[in-house]
Amino acid sequence: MAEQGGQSSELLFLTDEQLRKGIEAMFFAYRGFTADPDRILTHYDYGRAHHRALHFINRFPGTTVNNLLTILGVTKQSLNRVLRILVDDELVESRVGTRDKRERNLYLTEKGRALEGELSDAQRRRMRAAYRSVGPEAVAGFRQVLEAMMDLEMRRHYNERDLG
Amino acid sequence: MAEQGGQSSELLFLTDEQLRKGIEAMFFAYRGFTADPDRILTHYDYGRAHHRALHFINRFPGTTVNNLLTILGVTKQSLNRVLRILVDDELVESRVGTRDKRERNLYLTEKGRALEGELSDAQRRRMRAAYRSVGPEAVAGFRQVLEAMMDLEMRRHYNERDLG
DNA sequence: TTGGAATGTCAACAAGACTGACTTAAAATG
DNA sequence: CATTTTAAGTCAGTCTTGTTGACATTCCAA
Repeated sequence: MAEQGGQSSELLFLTDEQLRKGIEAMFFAYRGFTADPDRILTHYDYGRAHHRALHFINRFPGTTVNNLLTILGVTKQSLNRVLRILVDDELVESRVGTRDKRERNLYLTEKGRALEGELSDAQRRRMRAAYRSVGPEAVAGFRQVLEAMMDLEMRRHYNERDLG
Repeated sequence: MAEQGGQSSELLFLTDEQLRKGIEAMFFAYRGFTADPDRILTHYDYGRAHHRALHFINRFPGTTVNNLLTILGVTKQSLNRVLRILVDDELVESRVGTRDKRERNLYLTEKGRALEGELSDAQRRRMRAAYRSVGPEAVAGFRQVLEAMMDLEMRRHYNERDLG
């Protein structure tokens, strides 16, 4: 393949080969990304679904079940099974809504915050090491590409500010 | 938090807040990353596991079952279920090894290449749009961070060249 | 007061992972 | 040559996490 109109050298990062590398990078990196929390979770007999619920309840204290559903992208039956366990084990507190009593507002308990902290510490440790090794400019690019890869609705959640 | 010794401004990208954003970016982006192939796969009654097998058999034609196992990070029972279906459906061909007759070398058939192409086209389309919207420098950073997040063994596979 | 929305629950099911035990064939090793 | 190890495949059973569909309860709002 020869250069055509001098554009090739600028667009080399859009070749199928480069895209394939990006795809495989996502696959292998996501494995690393989840590996540390997964290891911890097995000690407590929880799974990745419990971690995700803990993360976003911590992130948005007082969030409703419905809101959590759209963020996590699962059915209410699936989420409910996970939430029931977390409430029974006293990691999550489910309070009847004040404005609308049909809603449930979700909060982490002391115990819940402890486990969430342990999990996100482990996950942050790996991310911090990666960030540190490549520097701030690379990190900025990383975040830009990921945001551009999200579905529109997820980008909304991604840029949402705290409720509290 | 005031600056300490003028270092804070250089290390702001390592704060817990920035790391949390990175973690959520990975979560939401991975959903987008898998969404398009997943949609296609349901038409064929296949799942993400079939996609992964097709991808890496296409990537490394003639690869052995054992090699595929370590790349995918699953048990042979799990992979075998998927491979059996792909071989029965004539998407994958399993040839007895020439040097070592215990091994099986895996290849995509014409039909297998067709499906793999359809899936990776869809996945590349999203990645290409993301890449294009942020430019080559951001893409380079993206790849650097992802590689730094991988487990060591996965980094080896990530950088492996074609077998030929 | 009636309709619809938010939540929760029950049952059944499927994909995709796991462990453990076992067979077959072939290669490697003593 | 006999033994051990390796590669692949299989059978059986389990677990997590997702799915549908049906249904009850609560309660806000038209």
